[in-house]
Amino acid sequence: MELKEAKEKFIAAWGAFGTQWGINRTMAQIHALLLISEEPLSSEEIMNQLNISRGNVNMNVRELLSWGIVHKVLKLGERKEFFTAEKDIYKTAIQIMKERRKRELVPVLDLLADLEEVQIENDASGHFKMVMSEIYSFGQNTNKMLDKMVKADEHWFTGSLMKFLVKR
Amino acid sequence: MELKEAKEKFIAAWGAFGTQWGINRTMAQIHALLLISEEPLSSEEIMNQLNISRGNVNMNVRELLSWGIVHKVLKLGERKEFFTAEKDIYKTAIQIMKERRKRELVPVLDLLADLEEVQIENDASGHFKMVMSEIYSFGQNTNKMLDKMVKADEHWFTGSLMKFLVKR
DNA sequence: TTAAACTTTCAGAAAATTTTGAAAGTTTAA
DNA sequence: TTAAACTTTCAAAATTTTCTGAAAGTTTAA
Repeated sequence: MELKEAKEKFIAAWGAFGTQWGINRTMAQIHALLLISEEPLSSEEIMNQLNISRGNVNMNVRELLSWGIVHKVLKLGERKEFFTAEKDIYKTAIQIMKERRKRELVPVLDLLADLEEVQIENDASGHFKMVMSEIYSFGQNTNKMLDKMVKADEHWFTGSLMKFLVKR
Repeated sequence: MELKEAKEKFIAAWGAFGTQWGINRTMAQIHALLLISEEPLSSEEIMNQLNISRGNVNMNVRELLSWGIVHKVLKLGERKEFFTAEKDIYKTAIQIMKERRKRELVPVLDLLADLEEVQIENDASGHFKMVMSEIYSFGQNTNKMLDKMVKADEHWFTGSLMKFLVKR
């Protein structure tokens, strides 16, 4: 396989997977492109390589920055901003966990805490409370687990946690 | 808070979260409704409670069945099919992990295995191969980890794994 | 059989999301 | 200053996803 062909395959596939993972195609493609680009790229270069508009690049790069998996790079003597993806895949994974925890898990826990205040009126509300409290306690455990993972040193994944999980 | 109000809040919220989790609103709402319904519900009842069409119910219930987190229930002496959600939230979580592993992780690993076959032509392809192999090895580790989780007894989450993750 | 009860399908409509590109805004060099 | 280089915004257009509901298909009881 040629390098160019392989790169194109990777970008296309990462984009398609992205939509399954709940992020949009272009955002995933930009991420893929930056991952395989050794040097940081400018908006212009991203536009050209992926054949997308300036606005689209701007919007999705900002989103990737907000996820903390793409960084802004300033080159000496250049006006333009350049962008590069975090190349350490473990750091990237941790960063994504962190963000998803914040954006998705925490709001669910807040909701469940609220809903547990429902009055027990009859058997039906007994069932409801039980479901809420099961989900809540599961969510709290997951939350704690993610917290440990995120706070652990950056090589937790290859360290004792990974050994515990994989080797036993 | 009234039970009815709390139920509506839960269904609405679960639906909204669902879209963030990468599944569609209605599918998540049906799941929420079935979770808090003590008795299995028919398509008719789901239609009425969520104000959605017959086709929509059929499609999304089938999807939930294919995820293995909703089950078909036949009542003696009834023609209709009824549906109920898996109430054990740990089982549900494991089932979702299993499916996501199959649908999302395995295809990525297959792709990466392919792409690692790219020829080393120059420094640029060296970088590409390195990124591919890092992602591949991360994916394999994740895969093994999920495999252990899925194969562990159904209370892994509250058992030694959870203790290891949370208590240390 | 047959017809009522129920489930599935799917083309078109509706809704939601994503993308474009031109205009407005900002920064910097001279 | 100012004007070129660059970034951001956002309304409208394009695309994708989801939903509807009527028609077709299937199952069951009698």
